[in-house]
Amino acid sequence: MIQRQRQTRNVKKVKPIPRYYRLQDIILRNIERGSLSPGSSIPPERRLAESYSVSIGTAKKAILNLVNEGYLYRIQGKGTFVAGTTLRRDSLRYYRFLGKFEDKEKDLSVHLAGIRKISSLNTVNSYLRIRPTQKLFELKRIFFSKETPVVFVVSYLPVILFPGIDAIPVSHFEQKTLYGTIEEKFGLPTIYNQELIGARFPSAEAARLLKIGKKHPILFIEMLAFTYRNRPYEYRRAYCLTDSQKIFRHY
Amino acid sequence: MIQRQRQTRNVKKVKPIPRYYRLQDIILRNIERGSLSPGSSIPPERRLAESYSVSIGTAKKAILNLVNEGYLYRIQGKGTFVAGTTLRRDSLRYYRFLGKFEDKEKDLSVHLAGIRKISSLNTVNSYLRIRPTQKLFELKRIFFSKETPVVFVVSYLPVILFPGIDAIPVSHFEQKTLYGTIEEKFGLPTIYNQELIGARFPSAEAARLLKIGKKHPILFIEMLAFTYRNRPYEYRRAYCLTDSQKIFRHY
DNA sequence: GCTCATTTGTTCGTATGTATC
DNA sequence: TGATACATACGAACAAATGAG
Repeated sequence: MIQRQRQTRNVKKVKPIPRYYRLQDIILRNIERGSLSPGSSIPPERRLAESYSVSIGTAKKAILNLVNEGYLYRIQGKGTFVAGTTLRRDSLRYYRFLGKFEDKEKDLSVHLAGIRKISSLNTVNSYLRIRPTQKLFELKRIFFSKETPVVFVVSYLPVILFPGIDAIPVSHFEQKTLYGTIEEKFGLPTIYNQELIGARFPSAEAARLLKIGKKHPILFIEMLAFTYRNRPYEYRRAYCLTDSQKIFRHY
Repeated sequence: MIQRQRQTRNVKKVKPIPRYYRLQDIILRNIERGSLSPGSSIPPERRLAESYSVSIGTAKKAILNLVNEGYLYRIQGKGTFVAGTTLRRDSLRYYRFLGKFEDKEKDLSVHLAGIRKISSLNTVNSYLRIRPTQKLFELKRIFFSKETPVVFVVSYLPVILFPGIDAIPVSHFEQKTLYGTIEEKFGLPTIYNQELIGARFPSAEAARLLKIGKKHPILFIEMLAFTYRNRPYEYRRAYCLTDSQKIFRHY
């Protein structure tokens, strides 16, 4: 987000903050605060223009900017709505697997191998920017291509942010993405991710679950998922078997 | 790019193509054709509006859309300019290396290990969508972190698209990115990339150059770089050592 | 299937402010 | 300072999509 300079006493010329930008900011803050949640509609242009004493053109510009940034979407004749995760990023279907360029994507099925509350972990708590004593949820999943396990993922989530996530039926996790669940159940949209990617040998647990030897090279991906205000909410470790299929990315 | 439906005889209602969209398309085609090259300016709003008989607001909208899509950039008081690769994508600094999240990025230096003309390679020619008989340039580079080699990259480029690339001084490749060189010398901007990522053991050559054993897991990345009109122009294989640093990505 | 109110989409034009050279 | 070009702001008019009656 662009930071505008603030008025100060000894400066003669300061770029004034445009009116469309102020309105934009007001709407955005409402979204982030949760007053407006994904799928709900915001007031029409005309009413916004009235409410904030700007012209329709200016209100439209504010809205259109937020549409461009992915926070809103509009349907002609219907209204303007708050966008959710899936609408903001078309490439958020993680772990697309292909054998070669031009191959078709391989379908994966998910098996939830367990979810439990654990005590804190130093590095994880630090990544998630929570106090070292805060408890965590540990969520283990295995992804299968046909019958063979190809990915083993361990996710860590702060208990404080996701109360009762361990009470959600297992089948739910096996039918939706974790992003979808988190957005749907807790109203936290995913804004962006960071990843560290490397190759290594599997951990003992990963080797057992992926049914490979200890000296089999695997892809190791660490990920941090962020929501509004650059706040991390999930840290994840993925162990990927990339013998007959590889991870595909498009930039 | 959005495809609009075309007028046909037996259809009653066809969505008309907006005027701003037509103008946008005209400008875009000029950029893609090379009539407008990166850094050069396009006519001011007023003149565009006049030339194409639209209002200033409509011309502005066309331009602003292209700015949003990254094809143009504007400087108040100065003009509107054609953007180049580096301006379009802030994340195109490939291979950012970090040890952990929150670490600083590690600097890499490049050594050009060789560039030569070779005969065709079946799979490569097919990926680059050129005839099986077309010759290729093969470009080998090694990236060093301090004194230790960490990445070995082999690039393949169609000879037809890059005549004389093997005559460019070696130092040039060691000071600029391949993207920069290709854009600067041949006017081909990079629009997007596709990657396949996996873990494996190194090839004999990779093991030798990276000074590792044959049973050392490495990251293997295949990449296709595309320019306008979804035309691939480079196929690349990268072998990355990810022991003390990993590849960082931000989405 | 039609009409109507609502809402967004497109287009126009004008005026004024601000940055660049 | 002035000429040029982009940025902001206003508002009007009509088109097109939606959903309800």
